[in-house]
This record gives sequence, structure tokens and C-alpha cells, in this order.
Amino acid sequence: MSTTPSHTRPGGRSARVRASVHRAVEELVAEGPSEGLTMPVIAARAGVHPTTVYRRWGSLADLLAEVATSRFSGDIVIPDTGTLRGDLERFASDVATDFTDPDVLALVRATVGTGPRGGSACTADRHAQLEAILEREHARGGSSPGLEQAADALLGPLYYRAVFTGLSTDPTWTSGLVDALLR
Amino acid sequence: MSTTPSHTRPGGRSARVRASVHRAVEELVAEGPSEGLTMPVIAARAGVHPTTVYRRWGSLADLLAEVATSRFSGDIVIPDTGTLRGDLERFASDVATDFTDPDVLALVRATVGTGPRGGSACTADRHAQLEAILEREHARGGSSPGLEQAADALLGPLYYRAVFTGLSTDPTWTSGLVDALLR
DNA sequence: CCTCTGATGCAGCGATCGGTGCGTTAACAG
DNA sequence: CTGTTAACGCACCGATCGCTGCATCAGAGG
Repeated sequence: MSTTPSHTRPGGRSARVRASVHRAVEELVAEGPSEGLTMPVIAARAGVHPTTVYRRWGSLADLLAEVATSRFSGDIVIPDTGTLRGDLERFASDVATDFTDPDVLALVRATVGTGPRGGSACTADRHAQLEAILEREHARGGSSPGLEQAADALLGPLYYRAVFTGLSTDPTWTSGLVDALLR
Repeated sequence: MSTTPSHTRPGGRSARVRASVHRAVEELVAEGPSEGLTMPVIAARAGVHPTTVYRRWGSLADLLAEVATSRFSGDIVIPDTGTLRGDLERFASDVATDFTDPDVLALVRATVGTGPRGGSACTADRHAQLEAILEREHARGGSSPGLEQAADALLGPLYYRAVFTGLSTDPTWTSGLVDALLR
């Protein structure tokens, strides 16, 4: 106890179980409607005992939020294209491409459906990336729109189209979004 | 049978049951997390037998979609302000005000969480209203942006902020959205 | 290597869910 | 007012859910 125990054990088996459960959730969400997505079903798919899932993640909302956060963290890397417009166009295009995958849409919808926390779990990393892009431009000496304004103009339409409408999100369209923002 | 029976009976009791179930769903969604929202619970709150709910609405997804459609149909009436900008500002402000109610947000989130149909159930009427506003301007002889462009610029940020972030949606902000669209 | 302890598996419990068959009620037509 | 028939209520079923002690396994530290 003098060693200030880490209180968490991220070692081998725990990590395997976590990865297995995460993958099971993504698969099940992708397969069918959100109904029928229960702890025992997830555990069975993951090859893990249900009690483990109940103990590590108390509720389905917590589990989905963690899966979404993990899925959308670091999945997009924005290279420095040299210009704000180039960075933003690349960012919007990457997000749109990610939404091309129906499984991603299903995960976002299911996560949002569990409560307010789910929404931010799906967008937190995107906001951070957007902020980094804007700050990079600021470091170049240029002026950039505010974070909220950029989020409204880019993430707003992107998430709205993906989640609420069935409209496609092609790169040409995202380019228009950046135009409307920087105009 | 020569009377071509209507095959549906919209009369007194059915209407009462439907209204009661709809109200029960709205109440339960507003009260707690989407977990625990099951057919028997809804039926109990509505003072109706669970069998009725199972038979009239086969799944929770169908029920939520119907409730959302009903809730968001005709809840906003757009008066003719005389100008496109005025109509759009009034429309955006009304939608934003509607999202001020946490219960509305909870209903939208829960409905989206049940599948792709849920999303359109929450936005179909808003799209129709927006289209009517644009066509009205066209009838005045003026030119208006396309429906998709207007939806991206207005409904996108509105729904994104409401559902994914906890940011407030005040009238000043919505006025800025219209500015960005008509600029 | 050994110990310690957090994490997992196991068996089983009560409660509830989703669904079915059948009798009863009440809305609509004549 | 009377008959018809959709719509609803009731009783009941199997399956599953969410959860709890207790035993076991496997990282982490000495």
C-alpha cells in the first residue's frame, strides 16, 4: 500500500477483455436494431461472462459511450497542408468518408440514444481536432473563425446529414461547406 | 362488405388509447434514461394493457417514430413576415426555442437511437416547413437558396448543437445562421 | 520464485420481458 | 335499436434480463 497502487490493472487479460467487448458492441450495433442490444448478448458475443460486463461497465449507456469515445479517438489524423482551407477541407472530407460506413452511423445513433453523454462522446475528439486546426492557423499568423462557428458550419451539417437524413456526404459537398465558412 | 369497410377505426376509444400511450412515452422519455423504456412500462403508465401496445405498435422503434412524428408535426407555424430573411429567422428561432425544452431533446435522442427511421421522423416536418418558406419566396419573385443548402446551414447547426453538444440555442445565434446563409 | 489482490468465471435467484389464445367491450353501419 | 367486428383486456407461458455470493485465475510487486 506504500506503493500507491494504481487501482486499475490495464495488463494483459483486462485489455483483452475490453477489446473483445468493444468489438462485440461494434459488431452487434452494426448488425441489427438497437433493441436486443443487452449486456448478456454483448457478453456472449465477446466470449466473456455477463458478470464481467455488468461489473466493469455498470450500464449500457456507459459502455456505449466508452466504445464511441474509443472508436472516434485518433481515427483521423490531419496533416499540415500548409493552409487553413486545405486543413479544413481535408478534415471535413475525412469525417464525411468516415460516415460512409453504415456501421459508424449505427454506432453514433445508438450512442446518442442512451443520453446526453453519448452525444459528446461522439464529437469530443472531432472538436479537439477542429480546435487544433484553427490554432495551427493562428500560429501561422493568419486569422481563423471561432471554434463554435467552425463547428456549426462543418460538424453541424456533417452530423445532421449523416444521422438524421440519408443524404450522401461526398467530398464535393464538404468542399462547399468550407467555402461557406471561409467566404 | 359491400360498404368497403374503412379497415381502421379512428373512433373514440382508439383515439384515447393512442393519445394516452403517446403521452406516456413522452413522460417516460423525459423522466429517465432510455433504458427501462419498455412496452410493459409504457402500457402501465398509459393505463393500458401491454397486449394493446404490442399489437398496435409492433416495436419500440415504431412507437417512438410515431410519437416523434406526431410531436413535431404542426407544432410550429410560420407566419408570412413578408421577406425571406424574416421567415427564416422566425423559423430558426422557433426551432431553437423548441429545443430549449429538455424533454424534446430526450425524445429526439431516444428516437434517433432506435434506427435510421427515427432521424427522419424528427426532421420530416421541419424540412417541409423549410421548403414551404423557400417556395413562398420563389412565389414572391425572389430567388432563394436550395433546400439542401438551407437545411445544411440552419437545421444542421440547430440539431447538432441540441443533440450532440449542450450549447444553448438563443435567438441571437440563430440570426447569425440566417446571415451566413443569405450572405 | 512467491505473495497479494484485482479481475474474471460460475451457479443461481427473483423479476420482468415479449408474445399468444380467448373472451369481452364498444365503435360504426344499417 | 340491433348486428357486426375491430380493438381491447385477461390469464398465462417460456425466455431472458439484471444482479449477487462465492470460488478461481492471472497480472503486479517484492
